[in-house]
Formats: sequence, C-alpha cells, structure tokens
Amino acid sequence: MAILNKKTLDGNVETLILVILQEGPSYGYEIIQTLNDRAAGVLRMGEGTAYPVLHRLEQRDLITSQWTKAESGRRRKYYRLTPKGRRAFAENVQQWKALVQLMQNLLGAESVGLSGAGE
Amino acid sequence: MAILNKKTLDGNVETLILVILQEGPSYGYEIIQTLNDRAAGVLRMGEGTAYPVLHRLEQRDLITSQWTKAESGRRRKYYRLTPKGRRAFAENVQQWKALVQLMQNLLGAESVGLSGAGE
DNA sequence: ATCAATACCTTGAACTATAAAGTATAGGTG
DNA sequence: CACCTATACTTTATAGTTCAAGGTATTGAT
Repeated sequence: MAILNKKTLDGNVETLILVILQEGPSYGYEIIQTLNDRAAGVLRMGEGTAYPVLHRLEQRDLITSQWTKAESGRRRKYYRLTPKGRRAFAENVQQWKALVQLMQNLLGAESVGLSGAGE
Repeated sequence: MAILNKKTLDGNVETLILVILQEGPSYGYEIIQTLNDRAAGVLRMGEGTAYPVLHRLEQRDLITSQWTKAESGRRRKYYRLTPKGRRAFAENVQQWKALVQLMQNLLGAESVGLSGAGE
C-alpha cells in the first residue's frame, strides 16, 4: 500500500489532528503516535509537521493548551478542542465529504480501475 | 452544499485535471469549464489555478501540448496525456484511495455524523 | 463602436508540509 | 559513570501550492 506523500496530505493534516482531539485531550507527541499508529503504514507524520499545526490551531483559538507533569516526570502540553474548534472540525468534515463526492463523480464516471491496484 | 476552499482542494487540482485528460485530449479553457460544470457548484476553479498546473504537468512530461485552430477561428492549445502521465494518474488515484481509507478509518471510528448534514 | 465570451498567460501573496537540527529529561545498559 | 534510546517540545529553511488580479488577443453579437 502506497504511503501518503506530502501533496496528497496537503490540507488534511489539520483535520487529522482535529479528529484525534475531538475524541479527547491529548499532547503533541501522543497525537503523532496515535495517528501514525492508526494509519497503519500509510502515514508517517513527523514532529516538524505536527507541532506547527498545533501552534496554528491554538493561535486561531480552535484548541487550548495546558502544561502538565506526567507521572513519568516528563512535561507535556495537553491540547483540547474549544467550541470554536469543534465547529471548525465539523466544517472540515463537511469539506472533506464534498471533496469525496466530487472525486467520486469524476473518477466513477470512467472505468478507472477503482477495484484493481495499479502501481 | 459547501464550496470547496483552497485548503481542501490543495494537492488535488493536478489529479482533477488528469482525470479530464485521461478521458481524452482537451485544452485549458475547456478543462476548466468541464470541471466547474461537473462539480455542480462545489468547485469554481479559476484560470490562474489551472494554467500553471498545466504548464507544470507539461514540464514534467505528463502531458504534451499542440496548438490548433478551431473552426471558430480561435487558437487552442490541446493537451493530451503521455504514457508517463497515465502512470502518474494511476498513482494519484492510488494515493487518493489510500487517503480516503485513512480518513474513513479515523472518521468512522467516532459518531461524527457522516450521514447527517452539518453546516 | 461597444461588449461579452472565448482563450491564453503571468505575477505576487498567502499558506502548507517537512526535513533537519536543537533543547531537555527519564530510564536503562555496559 | 558514560552512553544510548525514547520521550517531548521547538524552530528554521526550503520547496511547493492555490488563487486573485491583471494583462493580451480574437470572435461575434448588439
């Protein structure tokens, strides 16, 4: 299975992160682990990608942060969705669904071989 | 229905254009019309978006161009897929499918309301 | 003559992803 | 102790994208 390249992912990292936070508070390192874990090979998001997005989201008041100290002794910056963030997430999902519909319309029209693998 | 914003579209314009060309040769202006037409409101691609993409695709040898003169008298630059372009298109579709799968895994896990409309 | 539609092109601004490198701590191993 | 790995956060620099805006030129209708 192909690994998602930058261009394919472009514009979706924010939504990906919001998905995780929508399930409950978490911190950067864990978010990355969770995403890469659930993506099962198709995604390998680095820290240089995730952290700037988190900072952007906080600046736009979609999430808030709070430093905590774990039992392990390490400091973690926990993020959680704001109501505004929840609305933004819902809108992102709407956008995503519209895109899927559009692509389905375009790709489905032709026998593009949606069943068989290419490569 | 929401109109696709820049961020959502990011990285998919190339695939969109390849879809049209994969169905047969066409020229810039027509490609734009066709896409906006088939998108039925969710997409309004401008010329400033499409033409640079076409030039990029040609530089990468995914498409070739040929000036023609239409019966209307107007000059048109017809583009057609190269074998390399056909492979790239197939790969783009693979990437797209992987992304859809990933998003489905992440979004489907929670009751995000994938059936009901939000807005 | 004027205007809309066709048909192409380019520039500049704004935003994105990502590799790379840097800081700091915890917990192990030799 | 010295060393390494994993955890955890940050920033910078680079390359790539979309897209509004403006520009050129032709056809055909009003």
